[in-house]
Amino acid sequence: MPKARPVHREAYERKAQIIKALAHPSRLMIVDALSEGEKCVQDLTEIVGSDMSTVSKHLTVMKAAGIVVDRKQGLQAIYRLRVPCILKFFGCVDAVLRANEESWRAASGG
Amino acid sequence: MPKARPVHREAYERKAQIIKALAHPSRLMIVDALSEGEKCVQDLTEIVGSDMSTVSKHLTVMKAAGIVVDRKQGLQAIYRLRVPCILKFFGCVDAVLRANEESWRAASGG
DNA sequence: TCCATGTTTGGCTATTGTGCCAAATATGCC
DNA sequence: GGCATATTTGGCACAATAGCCAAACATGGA
Repeated sequence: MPKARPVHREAYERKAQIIKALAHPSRLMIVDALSEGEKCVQDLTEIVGSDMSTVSKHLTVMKAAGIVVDRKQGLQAIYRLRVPCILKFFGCVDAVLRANEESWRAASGG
Repeated sequence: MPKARPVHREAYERKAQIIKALAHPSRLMIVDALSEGEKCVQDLTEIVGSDMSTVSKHLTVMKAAGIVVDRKQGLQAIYRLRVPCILKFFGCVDAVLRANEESWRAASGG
């Protein structure tokens, strides 16, 4: 008899989709910038430092994942974070980074 | 004077690296399984349902990112989560999923 | 309507990630 | 040492992603 654990594969796919939408340095920059408040694509383009079309595509990905939403104001598309808890990701990621540094120190130091 | 925002590009790269290591359905399954306690590669292989070599590579990626650690016990490599807060990711991801469903309902229903 | 501005989309190339098989490595037992 | 078991690594085929440029689209103003 196989494992009783149900294979929520679809559920995991959807979750992975969301996490994937965050798994890029430029997109993290964008989230970070948006944590201060909503911004238009131009602002984000300056911050990220890539082509505007590239930034727009990043935003499309994040929007599809449900991480950001946009509204139109005149010519501009203004983006904002959709779910506040996204910011908690950073805290945990930092914790991992700190742990990594410690391990590295421990490994090289003693 | 340019924007005061420093370009912590390297920092973002490192963070993205960690998030990327989670951004895959099989790896999420693994994290989920490990949240119950440490497991060897065989167990995880059964749970994930891929080739053992594939699972091993996933584990290598997560280990390099600092998400899991392994210890050797006889022939087995036993993996466990390294930083507890990883599990909070799921809570937020679920929140995004719920918000997505609501939006979808709102968009189609009214 | 024509033009300027802001954003998105198309298309292409280069890079990276994934998954399987087969082979190599590591450990324990006889 | 030789064999069985558990895991990792190499290598290749395939898919997915990222980035740029150019072109299309949308909006507002003259």
